[in-house]
Amino acid sequence: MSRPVTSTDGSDEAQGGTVAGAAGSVGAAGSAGVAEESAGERSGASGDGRWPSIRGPRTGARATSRDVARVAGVSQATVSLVMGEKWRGRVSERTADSVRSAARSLGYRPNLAARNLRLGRTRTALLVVPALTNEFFARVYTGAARVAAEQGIGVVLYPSPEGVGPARDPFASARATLDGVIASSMAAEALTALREGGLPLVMLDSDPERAEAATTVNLDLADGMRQVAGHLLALGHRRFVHLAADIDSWTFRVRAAALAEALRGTPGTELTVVRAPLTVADGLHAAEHALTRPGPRPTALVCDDDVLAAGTCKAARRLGLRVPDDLSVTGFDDLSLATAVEPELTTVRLPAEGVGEAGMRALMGVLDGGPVAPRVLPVELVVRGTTTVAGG
Amino acid sequence: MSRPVTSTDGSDEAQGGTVAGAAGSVGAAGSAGVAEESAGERSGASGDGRWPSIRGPRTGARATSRDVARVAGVSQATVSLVMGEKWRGRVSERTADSVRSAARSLGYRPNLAARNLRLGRTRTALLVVPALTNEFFARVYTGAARVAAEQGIGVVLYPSPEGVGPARDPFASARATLDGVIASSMAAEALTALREGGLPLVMLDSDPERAEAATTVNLDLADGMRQVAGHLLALGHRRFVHLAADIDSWTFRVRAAALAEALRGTPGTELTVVRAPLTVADGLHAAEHALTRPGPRPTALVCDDDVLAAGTCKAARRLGLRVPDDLSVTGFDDLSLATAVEPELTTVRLPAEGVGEAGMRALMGVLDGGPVAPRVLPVELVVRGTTTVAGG
DNA sequence: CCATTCCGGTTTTACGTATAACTAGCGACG
DNA sequence: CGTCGCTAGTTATACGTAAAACCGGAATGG
Repeated sequence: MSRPVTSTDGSDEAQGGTVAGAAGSVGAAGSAGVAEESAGERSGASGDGRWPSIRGPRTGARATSRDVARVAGVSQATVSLVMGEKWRGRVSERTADSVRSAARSLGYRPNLAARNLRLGRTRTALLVVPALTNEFFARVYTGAARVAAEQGIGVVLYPSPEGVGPARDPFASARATLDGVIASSMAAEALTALREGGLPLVMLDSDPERAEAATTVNLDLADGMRQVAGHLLALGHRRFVHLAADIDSWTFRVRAAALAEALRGTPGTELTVVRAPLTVADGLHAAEHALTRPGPRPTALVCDDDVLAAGTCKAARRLGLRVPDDLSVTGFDDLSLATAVEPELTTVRLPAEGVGEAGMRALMGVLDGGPVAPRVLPVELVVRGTTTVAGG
Repeated sequence: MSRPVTSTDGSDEAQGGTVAGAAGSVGAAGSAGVAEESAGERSGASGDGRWPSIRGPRTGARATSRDVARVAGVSQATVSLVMGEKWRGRVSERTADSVRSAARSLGYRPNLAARNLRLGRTRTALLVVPALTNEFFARVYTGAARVAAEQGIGVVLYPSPEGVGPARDPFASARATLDGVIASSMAAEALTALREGGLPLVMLDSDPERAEAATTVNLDLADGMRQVAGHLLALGHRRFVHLAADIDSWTFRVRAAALAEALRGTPGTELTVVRAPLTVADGLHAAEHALTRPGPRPTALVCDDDVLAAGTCKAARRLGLRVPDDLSVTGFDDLSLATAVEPELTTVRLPAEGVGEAGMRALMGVLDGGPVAPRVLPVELVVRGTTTVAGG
């Protein structure tokens, strides 16, 4: 009832040699049974044998535009025109209505694979990030997806599936034909494959020197770190530790360089660099180590991200140090974590969703014919409760 | 070098207008130049007019299996066999090698839209979640993507793009033909559309009564809440507040019901329910309200998730209450936040990645012919630093 | 010595869609 | 009155791939 015309029916008619058999859709069973032995044989050997109708993982059980056409009594082309909203002046209001109601009654949804093949484009972009469990990238995705949705573009993800194997192909994993790619420079493993992919590419937070042909969207991380340094210097701090991410990426190299450079301007400053993976526990251990080494204790601990800063605060408390009175701590990113801990973190707010949005807009610009000017988004120091004057 | 087969050549000429780039790269420039005025005309009117070659968002500029075939001196079918790894005993080792090297030199990548159309399936699943910025769902995705990757399946996301409009079509937004869907019951807006989609559907954390035909993967949330209640009752707590999520979803209803039920077994217990959206700030305010109302102060505050618990801890500190000595607090989920705050949260650990993994496996089972038995994953109370004996 | 099987391919076809090219009917206009 | 233009469609075709059907020749078997 609800699924009147099946593709089997249609193909049988086609086998018969005539398209006129449309009328037979009601009682075609008899004619199909009589119609060539060969046809029956084929469907028996291939169709049923390989994909029993119940188990069939085939998406193909759905109604096609041809089914809709038959029900509405028009040609497939007309269905396509109506569904594509391109029928103004080409199809009468009445016909369009009947097509739409036929489509609705059949539960018709256009086959996107066919559409993509026909159009040679998919309005789909790939976003390549290191891991979605990092809130920063989850927010980048959110921003990108929002802009994309406004433009009828889809976003698929390639987060290196941690532990699946080293060099999986980001394109193959996307399982969809793509129009373009937005990639974080932190997704290092996938980068070379992406460059060779031959698709329009937008790089997020990547070294401008090495971006080559790709359009770039960057955060002004150096400025962020300069703001941190300025803030702490103004509070009188002189002995610094930089708790740096243990990741070899431009994103973090630029932080380190900017901090060192900013402190160099003030005489009498000391800077020790300690590295740790980006987890609370690792940050805690690294901070503990930095705070218990011999010599005068540092008064300011600058962290590469909020997670490390949270770990640092825990370490301080364990050592009996009060934050911020005995030790000032700064984070980076302004994740939701920054205001979940107590005291709330002084940190650098990165417009994560803005990065996603800008990245997607840049990609659309490239798709529309670029070139697109590189963008650098401003960042902002947010002073909260983990910093105060030195030696308070 | 040589131009052997005339028929092949002919078809090339016919397509010369559109594929000119690829043909030129091989070296057929001469023939392409001669190729029919008509072909040139067509590409001028349609191809160039609509998609100037430079601006072209067309994915189609890539080499096709036919291009590879021409370079390797074989038929397109042979290329397809070799690339599909189905050539054992059908193609000689030597020929397969030459096909592979031709493919490599042309940078050939199969067009997935065409493949999906041909096969009628895409090996792509849609994961529908409320928001990736919730770490729980980011981890669900991670688990699902890992299992999927092992099986050569892709995962695309439909996180309700917050603020894009109410009733967007999750299928259309996926921008890809799908084989199946995994949906969180919290993605309420999309649910009816998903049920009507006619695709294999796996529901995560949904009311078993209303799951209908869908396969379900659930967490034993009721048991989790019973463990919380048992833990707190054993510590001597009698005056409880349930800080509940302000979301009408089975996931939270079952928590509330289980807590109330568990306390009912012990005489002399009190339970007040307060609702709040799932943010630290909202949790803080709600907790503050609950802790300052007239009457004897509650000694245990049970939260629907870790974010609310973090907010509660902040509220307690603001009110001069020590956690856990004056107030025991429990969370739910065991997000990374749970161990980032101080003291670390006593909470219920949910196997978030396990949910994603089980969901994907269930979907694969359905795709392979199901039915698949519903699964209920166990959860585990993790006692940390926010709970202690009442009236300590 | 002919029938059969196997090897190593080729030819052909279908997947479902979008759209260029064409057409039949009809009113209007020079 | 022929022709033009407009309306409301239809017919035909190509997108790139996978795989079924086919096929020539060599090896094998009775």
